Amino acid sequence: MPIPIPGQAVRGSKTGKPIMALLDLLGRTWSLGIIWQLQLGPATFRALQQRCEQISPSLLNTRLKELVTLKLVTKNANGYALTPQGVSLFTIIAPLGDWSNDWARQINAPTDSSLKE
Amino acid sequence: MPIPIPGQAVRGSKTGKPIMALLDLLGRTWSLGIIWQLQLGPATFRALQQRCEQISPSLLNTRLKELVTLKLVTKNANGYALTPQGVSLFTIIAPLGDWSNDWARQINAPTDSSLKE
DNA sequence: TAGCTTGCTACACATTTAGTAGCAAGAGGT
DNA sequence: ACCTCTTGCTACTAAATGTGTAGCAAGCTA
Repeated sequence: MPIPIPGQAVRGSKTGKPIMALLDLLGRTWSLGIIWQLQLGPATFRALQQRCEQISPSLLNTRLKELVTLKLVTKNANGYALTPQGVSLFTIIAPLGDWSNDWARQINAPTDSSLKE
Repeated sequence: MPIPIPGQAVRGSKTGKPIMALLDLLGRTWSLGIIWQLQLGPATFRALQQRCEQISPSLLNTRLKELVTLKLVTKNANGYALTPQGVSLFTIIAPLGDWSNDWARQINAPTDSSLKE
């Protein structure tokens, strides 16, 4: 699976537009989840695996390599952490936390008929 | 693959937290892309297929069903469109467009050594 | 040096996505 | 009514991805 480099063709898009590379990256299983979890603080490989509810080590390693190549995550002696760019990406998606709670409420909102009961 | 309903266990997470359902949903191929494209305006099935660079109809249909079930997209006589909730989600992720351009510049940034040449 | 923990790699199996073909239903023309 | 075109989708196969378990090398610690 080629890493989606902005400026090159990626899965589903030949235009090379950075946004398409980003959407490809974020559209991969656990990409967003790893960023979300790392934002809680740096973590070692195994610690990160646990935060991600036992994601398989093979996939975790694949995702981490992608994220490191794309400069969203770095690896140092203490484990993995978001880069400044990773943090700035997280800043954008952070509101999804609150948004998802509202969304959950609306999806499970009482219907007109159930309100009558 | 079951549709990730907030409040229930989803792929990779048993907690039922809405954010995990959302990350599961957005982590599926073309989910973000479809929302991104629909924001340009409503579209018929085939028009949407073209906007998404010939995404296969089977996958498009699968994704659309998920998005409709989760109330991010609606279907009417004129085709598919974002719901108010879909629009509000888009509002959050809209900055990714500009962000991805900056990111592309940094990834392809000249290195120290190439600067010397 | 025996016994942990950590950071992975290997591999077989399961699920998801891609790609192509094509059909049923409706619109428009003749 | 009949032909033709478009639209919205379903079916099916092949390829790509993800899951899950096992386990190994390296670095502590005792």
